[in-house]
Amino acid sequence: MAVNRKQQIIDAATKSFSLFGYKATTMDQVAKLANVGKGTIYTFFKNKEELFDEIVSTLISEMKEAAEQVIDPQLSFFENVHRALYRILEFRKQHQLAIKLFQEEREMGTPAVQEVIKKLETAIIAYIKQKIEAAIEKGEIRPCDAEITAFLMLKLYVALIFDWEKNHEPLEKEKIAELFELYFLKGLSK
Amino acid sequence: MAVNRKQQIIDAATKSFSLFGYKATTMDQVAKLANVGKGTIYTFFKNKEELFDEIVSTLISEMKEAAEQVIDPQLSFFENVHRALYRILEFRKQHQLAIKLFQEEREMGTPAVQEVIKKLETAIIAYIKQKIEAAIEKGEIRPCDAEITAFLMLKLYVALIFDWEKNHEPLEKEKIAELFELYFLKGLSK
DNA sequence: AAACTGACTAAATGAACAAAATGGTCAAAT
DNA sequence: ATTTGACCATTTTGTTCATTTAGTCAGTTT
Repeated sequence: MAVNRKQQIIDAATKSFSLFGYKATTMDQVAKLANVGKGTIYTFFKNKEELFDEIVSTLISEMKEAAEQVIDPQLSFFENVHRALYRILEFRKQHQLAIKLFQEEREMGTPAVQEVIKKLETAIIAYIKQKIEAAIEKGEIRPCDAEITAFLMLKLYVALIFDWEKNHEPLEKEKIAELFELYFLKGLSK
Repeated sequence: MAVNRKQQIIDAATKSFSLFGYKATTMDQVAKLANVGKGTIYTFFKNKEELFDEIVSTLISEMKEAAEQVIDPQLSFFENVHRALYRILEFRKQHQLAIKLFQEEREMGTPAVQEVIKKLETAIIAYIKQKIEAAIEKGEIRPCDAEITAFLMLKLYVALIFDWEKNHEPLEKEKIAELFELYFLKGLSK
C-alpha cells in the first residue's frame, strides 16, 4: 500500500466513470476499486465533482496530444486543421470515457456532465483558434474573427461526422476533407 | 354551432399546443376549448398525433411562405438564401408554437415532438436544397452536393443564431450575412 | 504526529403502491 | 348521418418509506 494513493484513486475513478458514467459512479465504489478508505479520497479531492474535473482535464490533454500528433508543419493550414478536428472527433467517438459522457449528457442531462462537456468544447475551440491565428499571422489565410471561425469549423465537423449520420450514410474522411476545403477554403463562387 | 367544426378543433388545438406544448395538451381540453364533444375530434383525426401533425404542417407552410416573401429574384442566390434562412429562424424564434415545441424537445424529449422537429428540419433543408439546385442550374454557383450544402447552411445558421448566443453576445443580422458570404461564397483562401 | 479509515448522518433517490388523469371507443342522443 | 360524453384500459402522477449516497470525523494504524 505504499504506492501513490492519489494515482490509485484517479485510476479507479477513471475506470468507473468510463464504465458507468458520472452519476452511476459512487464514491464507495471508487474507494473499493482503489483499495482505499473513502475518507482518503477526500484528502486529495474536495468532492466528487473535483475528482471528475481532474479526470476530464486529463482527457482534454490526451485529446490535444492526439491532435498534435497528426499535425505536420509541412502541410497547409487547411490540411492540418482537418486532420486535427477529424482526429479529435474520432477520439471522442472511440474513447470509452468520452462515449459514456456524451451518452449521459444526451440521455440524462446530468449537470456536472454538461459543464464538463462545455469545458471540452471550449478547449477544442481554443485549440483551433490558436491554429487560425497562427495562419493569419503567417498570411496563409485572409484575416477573420478567429473565435467565430474556430467555433464554426467545429460545428461543421460535428455536423458532418455526428449529425449527418442520423439520417444518411456516413461520409468518408476524404469526402469531409473535400467539403471542408470547398466551403471554408474556396467558397462556392465561380 | 353550424360553423366548421374541424376548424374549431384545429384552432383550439393550435392554441393549446402553443400555450402548453404537446404533452400538456389533453384531448378533453381541446374538446372543451373547441366547444365540441371529445368524440367529434376523432371523426376528423385518427388520434392526437395526427391532429398534431396537421397543425405542424400548417406551421411548416407558414414558415415556407414567410421565407418566400423575403425572396427577391433580382437579388443574388446568396442574398436570397441568407434572407430565407434568417427569416425562417427568426420565425422559429418568435412563433409561439415553434418556441414551445423546441422547448419541449429540449426539456422533455417528447418523442412525438422530436419527430415533428425532424420533419420541420427536413422541410427547411428541402426548401434550401431546391434553391441551391436552381442556382447551380443557372450557373450562379459551382456544382456541389445540394443536399449536404443545404444541410450545412442550416447548421451554420442555427449555430450562428442559437448556439453562439449561449456563450457570447448575439450576432447582428448583417454580421451573420457577412460570415455566410465569407465562408460559403468566397472561402478563406487569399 | 501524520496518514488513513469506515461507521455515521443528512440528504437524495427510487421502489412500491394508490389515486388521478388521459387517449381513445362506442352506444345512445340529436 | 352527426355528434356526444360516460366509460374503459392504460399511463401518469402523487405519496410513502426503505435504501443509497456524498461527505464528515472520531478513532485506528503506521
